[in-house]
Amino acid sequence: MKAELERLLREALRNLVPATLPEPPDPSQVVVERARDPQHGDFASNIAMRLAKAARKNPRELAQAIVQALPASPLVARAELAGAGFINFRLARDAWFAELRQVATLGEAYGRSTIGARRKVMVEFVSANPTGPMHVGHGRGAAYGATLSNLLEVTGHDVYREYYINDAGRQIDILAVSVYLRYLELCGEGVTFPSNGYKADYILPVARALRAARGDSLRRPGADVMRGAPPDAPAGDKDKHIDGLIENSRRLLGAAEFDSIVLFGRDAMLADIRNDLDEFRVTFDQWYSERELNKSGAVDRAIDVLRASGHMYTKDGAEWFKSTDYGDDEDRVVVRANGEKTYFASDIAYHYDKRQRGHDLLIDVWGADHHGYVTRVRGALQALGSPGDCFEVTLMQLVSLFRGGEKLSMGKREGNFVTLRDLRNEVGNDACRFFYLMRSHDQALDFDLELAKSRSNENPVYYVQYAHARVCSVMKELGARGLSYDADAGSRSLALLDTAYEQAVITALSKYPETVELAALNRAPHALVHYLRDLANTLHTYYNAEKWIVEDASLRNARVTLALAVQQVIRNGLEILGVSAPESM
RNA sequence: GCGCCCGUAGCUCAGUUGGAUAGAGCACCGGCCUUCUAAGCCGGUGGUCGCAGGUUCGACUCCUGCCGGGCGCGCCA
Repeated sequence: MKAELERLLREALRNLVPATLPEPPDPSQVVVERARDPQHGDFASNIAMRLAKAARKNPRELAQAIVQALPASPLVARAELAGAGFINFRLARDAWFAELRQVATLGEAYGRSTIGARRKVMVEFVSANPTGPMHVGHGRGAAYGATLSNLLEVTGHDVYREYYINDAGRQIDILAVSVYLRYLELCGEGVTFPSNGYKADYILPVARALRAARGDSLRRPGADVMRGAPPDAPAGDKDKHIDGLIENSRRLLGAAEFDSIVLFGRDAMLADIRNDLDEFRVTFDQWYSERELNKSGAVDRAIDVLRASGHMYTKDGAEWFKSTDYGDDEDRVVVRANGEKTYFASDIAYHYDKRQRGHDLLIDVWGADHHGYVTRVRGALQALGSPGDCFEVTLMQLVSLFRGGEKLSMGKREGNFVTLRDLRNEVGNDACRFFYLMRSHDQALDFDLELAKSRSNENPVYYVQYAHARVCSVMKELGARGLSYDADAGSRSLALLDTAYEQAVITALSKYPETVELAALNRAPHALVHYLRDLANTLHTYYNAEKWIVEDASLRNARVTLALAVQQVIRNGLEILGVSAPESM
């Protein structure tokens, strides 16, 4: 509806050139919006006010000219000038019924569009380090990324979902050494555990599995592993201590054996993460390994390109990328003085690689604490020949859990951090996804466990699901009473839907395509959540106000058609959110 | 100190990219079940949109400066 009105407006504006307007305006300027106040009709446009200055006309005069230039359309019952220069549209009654028929005809395709023009978009999200289970913060990124991907897909983008596995570098070595020390303990070796190793419960089963797989073949004297490592904190430097342990382990076992432990640990963590995400209905087209990226030589190649194009220089023995050329506060080290590449080097190569794989738009979903990296990664992409706007980052603000008004502290150190799995088990997948998506991504999220769990009318998840179930229930009742529903007859008798309640429902329905479009463009899944809540409200209101199962077959068919359309749209919306649409509750 | 995010009803948050009289949920008060699920509906109370300037026909929205809260600012990953 909106798109059709905008098309009409553009045509009217073209008709006014050159007599009234010097040239047709940028099509993106020509928009209609839903009128907030019913007194103002159904849709409104402010185009006359926006063009008034350039046209050297007063807004009301221009609006009047536009109204007169509007081509006739069965969609529009009336278009009129209002206020300071608004053009208000009131739609023909049949236009609403036509939209309602669209829902019935298109079914699950209702709300899909082609505005994405098959543009290739890669959404990279979660990408949690494979060094432990996912926590509630990762969960928010997972729900967001999965839903954004769905939104982009239904709006006609060619979406590719990817998880970047940070399985190179020190962190994964620390995981390996943590597993190895536990393994040695199981073998009966005396070792003391480093204070900044991973000592949470999840390491032990991995160590057991390693022992089951390899027996005692990796056993080396604990004293040898510990020997020579600089003292642990607080007396010494705990980073140096654990680095010493990594070094010793690698030397005693040989690089190949040590790597096998790294991979063993990584795969165990990844299996857990993957299982967690599967259960959360979050899937990926690819799990992309940083380790493989390094091995392939892609990192060196990317750095070479930067060197060749003069974007790198050497200072203090290290090699720097001139990110200040692209708006960064300072230049960034890519190759350290000791010859090792930084994490940023991998990031450069990884994003370069995404582009080379043919993705037009790269959307990364990151934790807000990484915001400082956006500029340098974009800068690197630009230095490597990509436009700056091919790279977008959505920063997810913090998640805090509340239980009975009390904020839960979630320090890993205190050992009481809540995993995503714990959260899902406690509140359920549906409530979990819904709550994660209720708030804008740039708003810190207070996640109320009691509310998410409650099976009461306070809980917004059930409110929407109930609307869906309610329609199912009516259909069952219809059958129980031996009454039939005729979809074709219903479609022909829609004109009987003439109450204010019915108009409100149809209006709400018709907003679905716009909502999906806007949610996708603004990377704002929460807009869809709010919409579904509103739609559910109009349905519940209608249900309480009027009987759907009535004697008159024509009216009954019309009303049930309307109810089924709402059910369809709720199902479509919940599908995008990754929330189930239950038949009964 | 610098950068990013946030500040809207008692609480948690929306606000259609600058539009017409600022909205919803929860909480609180009052109504609606012999009826297709009351996990529902209706009504009411509640606002100096952090503060001060600026931009213009028009500002919660854009700009500048403050105030308050959060997060970041490694040759770590």
